[in-house]
Amino acid sequence: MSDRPKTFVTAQMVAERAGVSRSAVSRTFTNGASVSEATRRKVLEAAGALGYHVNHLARGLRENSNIVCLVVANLTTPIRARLVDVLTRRLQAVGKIIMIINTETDEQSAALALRQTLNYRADATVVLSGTPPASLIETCLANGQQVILINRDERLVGSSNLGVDNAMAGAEAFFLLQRAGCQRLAVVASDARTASLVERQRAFVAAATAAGVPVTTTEVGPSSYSEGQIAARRLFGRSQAPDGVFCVTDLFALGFMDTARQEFALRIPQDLCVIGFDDIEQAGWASYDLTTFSQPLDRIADEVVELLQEPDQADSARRVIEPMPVWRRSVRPGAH
Amino acid sequence: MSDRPKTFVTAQMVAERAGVSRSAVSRTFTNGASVSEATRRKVLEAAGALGYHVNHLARGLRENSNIVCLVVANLTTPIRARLVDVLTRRLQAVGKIIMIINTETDEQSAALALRQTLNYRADATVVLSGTPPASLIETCLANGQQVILINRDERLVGSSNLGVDNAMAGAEAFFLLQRAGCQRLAVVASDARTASLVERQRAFVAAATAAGVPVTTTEVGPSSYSEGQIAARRLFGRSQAPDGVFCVTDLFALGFMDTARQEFALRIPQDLCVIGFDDIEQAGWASYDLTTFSQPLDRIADEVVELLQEPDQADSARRVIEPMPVWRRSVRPGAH
DNA sequence: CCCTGCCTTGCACACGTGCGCAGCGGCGAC
DNA sequence: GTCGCCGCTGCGCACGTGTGCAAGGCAGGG
Repeated sequence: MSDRPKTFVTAQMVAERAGVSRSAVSRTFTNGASVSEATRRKVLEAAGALGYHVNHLARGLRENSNIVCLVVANLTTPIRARLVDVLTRRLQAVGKIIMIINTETDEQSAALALRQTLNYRADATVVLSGTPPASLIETCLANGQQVILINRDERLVGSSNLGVDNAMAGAEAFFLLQRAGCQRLAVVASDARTASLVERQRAFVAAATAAGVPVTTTEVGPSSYSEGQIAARRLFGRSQAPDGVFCVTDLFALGFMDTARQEFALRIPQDLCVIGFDDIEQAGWASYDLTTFSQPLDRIADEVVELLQEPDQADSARRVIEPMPVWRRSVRPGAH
Repeated sequence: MSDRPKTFVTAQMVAERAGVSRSAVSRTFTNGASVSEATRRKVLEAAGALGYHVNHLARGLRENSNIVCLVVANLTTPIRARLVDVLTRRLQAVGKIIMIINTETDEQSAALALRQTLNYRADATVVLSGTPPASLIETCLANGQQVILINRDERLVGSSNLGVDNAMAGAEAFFLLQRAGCQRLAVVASDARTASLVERQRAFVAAATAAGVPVTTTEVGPSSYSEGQIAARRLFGRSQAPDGVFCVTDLFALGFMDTARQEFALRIPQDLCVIGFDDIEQAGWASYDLTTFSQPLDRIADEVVELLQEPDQADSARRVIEPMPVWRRSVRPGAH
């Protein structure tokens, strides 16, 4: 309703209205600056009347932009949505502003995203999906920007790496199935070759092989419910159907369970034990009750915040966090 | 590995290395500016060698920041995650940069979030959750910032409002259940009083009342699977258990279905018909096969982009988009 | 050869802010 | 009365960019 020009209010305008200099306005809004109580009151009153808000873009020209960029793909996936949720909360709590870039998993999209974060002078970039080319990461670091990779491939130097201990979980999954008395094991993996998924698959197979137990491996598309269904049809369509399956992702596991039950009349856990990974909310729903491993998202967020506060430790070694097994009813209790 | 100072590369540095003026560098990176082919090549080569990236923060001082702010709560909810996913994709496609603010649904958090968007000179703010105070929206508009509310209360003037036709869906849900031959109807709603949820509930009850059919109403907490379970225990714990239920949210419906089946041995749809709203991915899973209404997220994103491109139409009336009924097997096919 | 018009280029200003520096006024101590 | 100190204030520069303006170079036509 106001007929004021449609433009942002400036510190200059506030200064004129309050009858002080622009510096006084600036100082009123900067912590620890020296302003008398009288002028501060005048400034605050004028600012309130005009609707003044400090321009953080201009402020960012001189000092840190306080912007942290999140590069993520597959945002609708429950585990990604939770990770983004936790990270945004924690980063906001320490005064950061979050820029989100929704990208694909291929290298080119990741490169494009990283360029954007440079354009906006983000203090740091947190990569949740996709693996950007090393040369670009080099550029980010040279410009003083921090790069934090989560659950990515650990080959890249200079950037901070942190992720969960996928190998431990893969091996543990094998032991759980073995202890449950499963005879014919299988693993449902993805052909997307994501580092963490590959690692879980590899460790599971390695542990089984070390114990002399054969494993059938099925690779389907990217992590999703429907690809889990496809895996079930493939595994149960042949002779020698498995009775213990490790799905490298909860989404795989849920689709797998539904199809095993409804299309092949299998009872879980009597005829078939299933283990997943991620502990997404749906894994705890009554229809599934899936035994899985929970990603310690809070711990990951802790680490990210810590790395941001102490950029010196950025080049330190990869930090690994242990996932926690979550016992539910998709696996028979082990014989004691 | 490089020993360059940890600071961002400036157009000035590029100019010196290329042996041209800083203006030439600027013009090389601005569309439609007049630069000779020779200097452009020199500039691009120097920029590549130094790793130069235009500072969009500084650019934003003169013109539009190209930043769009997304204010959202309950990010982990499947429907919200999908909305954020679609919106970020579409906005990125038209060159916008997305800032995300993860907030609570209360008014105070929304106000804080809106202040942030003003601080960063966002061109527009899209509010997916929470209802900010009208006075702050006024401030945004006075500063030339666009405010778009999605599925919020329609009372606020000046801002653009768009959402789905909840009333239509609520009434339609009643007719579907009536046609399926349900005798005792119930509605599962939330006590959170979110505008769109209230509207669905109200329209369902209104349609039933108009047809002379009584409806039992149960209000539980915020939309979630476990609150849907609570609703089921409450409704089936009394005499006169319903045989047709409209859950104002898919999450409610899924928890409701699981508990109805497992704790009360009800068969769906033989003993009980259930209708949800949102068409989240899980509604299509084999364990549920839930009849529901799909939120036309693509259409919503279309509208948002259109509003951003044509800010003049911003104060026009609220735009309403019709949700589409999605037939699955949680409702008996109607008698013809 | 001169004039005109076009393409290119550098200068300088503007955008909005934080802060160093100097100045100013008040106040207590000698 | 004078000196020194301290709290506050305004000036002006810096941050990095886009662009209007004028000037210069060059080609083409008369």
